[in-house]
Order: sequence, then structure tokens, then C-alpha cells
Amino acid sequence: MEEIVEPLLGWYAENARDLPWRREVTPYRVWISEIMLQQTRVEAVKGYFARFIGALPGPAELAAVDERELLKLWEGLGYYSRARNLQKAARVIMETYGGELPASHEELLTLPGVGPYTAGAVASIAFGLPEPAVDGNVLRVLSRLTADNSDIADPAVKRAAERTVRGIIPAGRAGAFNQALMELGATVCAPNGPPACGRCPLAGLCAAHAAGNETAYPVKAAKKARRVEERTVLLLVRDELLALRRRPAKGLLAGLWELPNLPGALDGAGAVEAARTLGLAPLRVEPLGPAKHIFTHIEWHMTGYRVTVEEAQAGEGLEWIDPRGLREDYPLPSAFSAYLAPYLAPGG
DNA sequence: AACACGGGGTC
DNA sequence: GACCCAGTGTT
Repeated sequence: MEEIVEPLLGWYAENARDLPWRREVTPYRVWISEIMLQQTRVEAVKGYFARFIGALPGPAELAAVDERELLKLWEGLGYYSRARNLQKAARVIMETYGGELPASHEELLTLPGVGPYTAGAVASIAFGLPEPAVDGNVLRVLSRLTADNSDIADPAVKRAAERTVRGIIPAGRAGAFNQALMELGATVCAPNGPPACGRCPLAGLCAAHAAGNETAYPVKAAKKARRVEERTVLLLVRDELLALRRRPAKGLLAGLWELPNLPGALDGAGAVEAARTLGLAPLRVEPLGPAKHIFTHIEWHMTGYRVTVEEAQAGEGLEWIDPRGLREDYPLPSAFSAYLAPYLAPGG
């Protein structure tokens, strides 16, 4: 496998994308970018990265930031436990490592939210340590290169890939080499459709390309079907105010804010009853129609109602807010955007 | 080993 | 609609 090293490094030197976290390479910036990039495309991360670094330029600021502000900076990126773990890790960095990220793979691995991939990425990119950083891109590239039929979802396959990479990391070039492998997977040996073998520096070394069946790799077990959940969403209106509720600290969309909602596809009478259960006195109910939101593992089919309520009652666990402050102050998942769109629009 | 955990781009 | 993304933590 060693023969891929030189062509890959040469290609990367010419073709590395100009990305915000490559402009200035510090351990903190590498770490933040790698966490953001977990299961998330480069294009989606760019804007978040700049804003996040501007607001929280180092571990000290991250360790101290208010949770709502932190989630607001992460709003829309998904997998919100990444943000909480980032802060937990920042506190460890402040208390245990004197405010600097530890320069060892083993210590990086102990930080919350840092697994084998991220520890390897930070170790190699930020500290130049010869550690593999095997992600989905690398697994795809290697499986095509060797026409390997084993399921890349199998942890044993990933361990083997890490062993392979570790064995060929060029001295002093670990960061460039790992990034080159990922960059090739992201821009040339891409998922979704045929790879751009015409632009690949490894085409001549690739078993899948020789056989002309690149798209047969990587082999991956079929995913489980999503489950559908019916939910009724309440847009509760009291005078000019709107009711929001904070989600539980654990589970789906933990700690984010939401429109009050409950299981089932209720009719108007059911929506009125639900508002009463929340301690409110409904005056009027209007259907807002259906909406759908797709998570990775769940599909919400929502039925929405605007329920206007009397001013006397505050309701159970609700926060009444001026919709104009929605965009500024409350970390919201995108799941409710269909019902909130009128309020989130500029000037709305 | 299987599942929970977001959101969006692409074919 | 299906796939899948610079994965990690929990059970």
C-alpha cells in the first residue's frame, strides 16, 4: 500500500481546498472543525466555524459560555451532544491541561466527544503525530483501492484500515497524508454516483478501477427503515406572544426549544383539549395543516393548530416570547420551521 | 453489535 | 426516496 503515499501527497499539494480551518492551524481550531465535521459536510460547516471561533476564540471562552448561547451557535448543525461535549472537554482542558489541548493521541481520546477518528485527526494535523484518522472517506478510498468486499460498517474493517494507514504514514507528513486521503475521498473518490477516476492520482493503483466496478464499493449493510411518528404541534398565541417550551436535557434535540407538541394526529377538539391540559384557556383554534420533518432515524408527521388563548393563564412549563426575539435568543431545531416560518421571516 | 443522535446536499 | 456525510456515546 506504500506506493500510494507519494502520488497522494503530490496530488494534495496541488489540490487541497482552501478551507477556513486550514488558514491558521492551531490545536483549538483543528479540534473545533473536526467536531463540527463529524457526519457533516464541509460546505455546511464553513459558516458555523467562522462564527463559532469569533464568539469563542479559545478553550477558556468555550468553557465559560452560557449553554443557551452555545446551542445557539450550534443551532441547525445537528447532533447537539457534540456542542455539550465540546464544552465538557473545554473544562477538562482548562482544569487538567492548563488551557492547552494535550499533544497525545491517548489523552485526546479521553476528552468527551473525541473518538478514534477525531483523536487521530487532531494528533496528526495539529501536532504532527503519526496517527491514522480513518473516516468514511478513507474507508471508501481504501475499499475501492483494494476492491475489498467486507462491510465497512464492521468495526474490525475500520481497525484494519487504521492499521494499514498507520503502516504507511510518511515521517513528518502525518497531517498532510491523512487530509490527502480524506480530501481524495471527498472530492474525487466521492460517494453518490461514479467517482472522478480521470482526476485520481491513484487510478493506476486501484483494483476497483481496473475492474471497472468502482461503484460496487464500499460494501455497506442496508440501513434500518425509519419509524414514523405522528405528532400534533401547537402554535399557542396569547396577545402578541408565542409559547415555547424547553426540551428535556437528554434525548432527541436535548435542551433545545420547541413549539409544544404531543403524540398523535389530533383534530381541532383534541388540540383545544391539549391546550387545556397545559393549563390554558383556549378561545379559538385554526388548523395550520400538515408538515413533515425527517430525522436520520425518525420521521415526524405533524398536524399543526394555532390556538389563541386567554391572557390570564401562563400555562405549564411554557415561556411566552415576543416572536421578534425568536431568531436571536432561542436555539430552535429546524423541525418546526414550517410552522414558525411566518415569524422567522425578516421583519416577520 | 445495535441503536440513538440532525440536517441537508445529491443523484 | 435513498444515500450518506472529516463519528461518538450508550446499552
